[in-house]
Amino acid sequence: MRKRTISIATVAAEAGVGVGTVSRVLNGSDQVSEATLKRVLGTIERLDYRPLRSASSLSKGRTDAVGILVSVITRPSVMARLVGVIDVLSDAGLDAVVFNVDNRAQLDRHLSSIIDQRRVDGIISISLRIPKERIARIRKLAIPLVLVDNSLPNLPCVYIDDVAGGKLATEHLLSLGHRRIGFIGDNARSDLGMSASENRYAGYLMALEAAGIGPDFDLVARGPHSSEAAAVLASALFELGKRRPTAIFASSDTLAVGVIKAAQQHRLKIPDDLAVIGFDNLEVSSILDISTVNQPLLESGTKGASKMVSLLNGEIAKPHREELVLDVVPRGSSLGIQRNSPTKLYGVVEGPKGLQILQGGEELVS
Amino acid sequence: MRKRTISIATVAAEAGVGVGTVSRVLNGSDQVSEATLKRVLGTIERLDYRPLRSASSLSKGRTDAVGILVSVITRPSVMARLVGVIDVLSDAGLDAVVFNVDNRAQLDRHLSSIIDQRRVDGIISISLRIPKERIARIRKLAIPLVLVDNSLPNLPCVYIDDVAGGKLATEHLLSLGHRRIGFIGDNARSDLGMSASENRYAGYLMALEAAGIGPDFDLVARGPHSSEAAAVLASALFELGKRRPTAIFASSDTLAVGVIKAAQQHRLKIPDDLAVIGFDNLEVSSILDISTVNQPLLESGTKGASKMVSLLNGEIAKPHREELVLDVVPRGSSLGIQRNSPTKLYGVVEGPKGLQILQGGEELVS
DNA sequence: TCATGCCATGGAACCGGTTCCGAATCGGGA
DNA sequence: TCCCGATTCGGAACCGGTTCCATGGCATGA
Repeated sequence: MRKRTISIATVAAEAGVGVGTVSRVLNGSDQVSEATLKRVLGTIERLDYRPLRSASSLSKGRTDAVGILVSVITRPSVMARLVGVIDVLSDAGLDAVVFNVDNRAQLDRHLSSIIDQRRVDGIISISLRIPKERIARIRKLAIPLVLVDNSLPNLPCVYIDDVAGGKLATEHLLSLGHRRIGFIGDNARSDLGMSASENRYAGYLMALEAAGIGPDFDLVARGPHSSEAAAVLASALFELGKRRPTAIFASSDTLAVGVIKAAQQHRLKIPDDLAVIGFDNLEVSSILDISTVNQPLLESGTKGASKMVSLLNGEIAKPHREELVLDVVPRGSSLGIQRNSPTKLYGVVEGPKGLQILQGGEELVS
Repeated sequence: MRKRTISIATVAAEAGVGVGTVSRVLNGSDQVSEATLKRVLGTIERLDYRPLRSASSLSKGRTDAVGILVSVITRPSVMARLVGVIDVLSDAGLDAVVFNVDNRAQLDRHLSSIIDQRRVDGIISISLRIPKERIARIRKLAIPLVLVDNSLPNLPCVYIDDVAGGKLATEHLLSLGHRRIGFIGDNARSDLGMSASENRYAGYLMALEAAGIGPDFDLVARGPHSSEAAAVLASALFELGKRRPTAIFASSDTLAVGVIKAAQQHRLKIPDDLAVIGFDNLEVSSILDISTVNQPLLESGTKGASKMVSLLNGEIAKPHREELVLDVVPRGSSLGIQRNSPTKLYGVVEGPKGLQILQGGEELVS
């Protein structure tokens, strides 16, 4: 027992070579002869040596980690993006350091610690707007920054057009003959720049206006991002009696679920008495047969992370700014047509202890 | 322009002190006189100097980061735990490095890279079982390891008794007079050690046996963890005709949603024709009025992370092993009693552009 | 006045890799 | 045989902090 920790020097001594050579072996340099390569690798194996991350970070000047700024992770839509980001980073050998942001002060704190201490090589912001002065600083330090579900000029980003999405949803309801269309959305989180709901609302207004319908603020309601809140707001709209909406556009599927629930409690038949469309195409909207606007959530994460990987490799992010496509997914909550049973997607077999759907089928579920 | 990066040496020179003194200032040592403290702080401020994380990691021998191993993040239950973990770590000034694990090989790869390269100071495993040989290695290297939603002897962990939970759920249905009780669960992921569903199944069998009811494997079904799959499986059970179950215990709320949906398609009235109970008490079960077994998800994360923080501070994790309590939340899907409208939780007010629930109300939603 | 001791401080050594420069070795052509 | 260039290699310097030890100054007590 000579030394506590085995370092690169230990390996070098043991293998009878210099530390430089060991380092070259570790980094796959081709400046090493076959014979010494084998010998060094053997020694590494024998000593069970692994280079220390923080040491190589220091001398290389990079951390091989990427910071991910994200808010309200619990929302399924945010989650999906996050998973996309993490998976791509992980495949590229980069650590994903997640920072959960609840308010503006926290955002600032995290940003300054991330940026100043250089604890990560790059930053991916999911849905959050980074304050201008921070962006300036990030630029000056040449730290790559990628925006997911967000867009700013001259920055690599992956985003959707929420205004267009809101229009699509509203047009869908208009095309079904609805004239009194309500809107239920989030409270704006302007401090964090999360404005998807408000943008979708803007699209809603535009679609109405294009159809020659003026805004009726009695049909508009906003609250926290939860089904419960949406149910309460929807109930309030239903109590307008004759003036109640015949259709509702909920700015997310989570809210749409609440609307559906409230409608059931008010004995409104869907879609005859009330048509509903949501946004995001979450799994819950599929199972509850809710019409929605599909956006590629996971893809926004993977594409954003891919851009980051490119940037860190010194390449240019291929499509620098990328807008993902949206499309309406009409389902029973607006059309009323019973959609096909999902049975065919799965093969149910008899197992030894009950029915069974084989795991492979899991891939069929998005 | 003298030096590219401002290091501790720059600050020392500029302030006319030694590097040691600057370091002491940075680390809040009390071995510094008031006068020099002020001077050094002033210089730091003026130069806008921040210590480099990787350099201090190297010399301190720790990274101030914690690795989080987690699988299928997209499940709301996993999500909630993860958020709890991240928030507590963040408050303690620790980075949360998230590793998403899809299969056994990936788990091994991540573990070896985490452990060998010492890229983190501690490891928190959410729901995943760490292979024995890895545990041995982790122990030998004295890397703190905390298990969340998992339990192993002699390791700090936060867990629930899934078997007892399965019993609770089944007993609830038995107490309502049901005798033909079905079970719908996940496919076991034995490779990752995610056995919650199977444990709940064991509890289900125990409760039945205690009630003098033998197992009927025709009423048991397993599939992927999705509402869609659960709907398919439930449909299959409903087609048993007279022999169909009058109640179903779904091993998670996500599956329960699928069961409810399938029941509606089969024109079964809930709970008269079919009673349903789920597990986890997710938000969706509340809005859809599904009975469930509540487990403190967020809390499991915060408690686990707190243990980690203690361990990293050299303290002993207070309750070394901690079992969280479960309780049945009876709702309409089994009792049939219309639960109170959630209206009272929220104050709806008239805003300038539509109805409004003030953001403060968000706290009322779990 | 001098010894004692504490406190503040400077700075060398160190953490464990990477990199670059100079040296050694080797092969091939003249 | 000698020279030249290419290839391989050793190791010092370096990355930017932390820590420990030696030193100097000051106050206290005898």
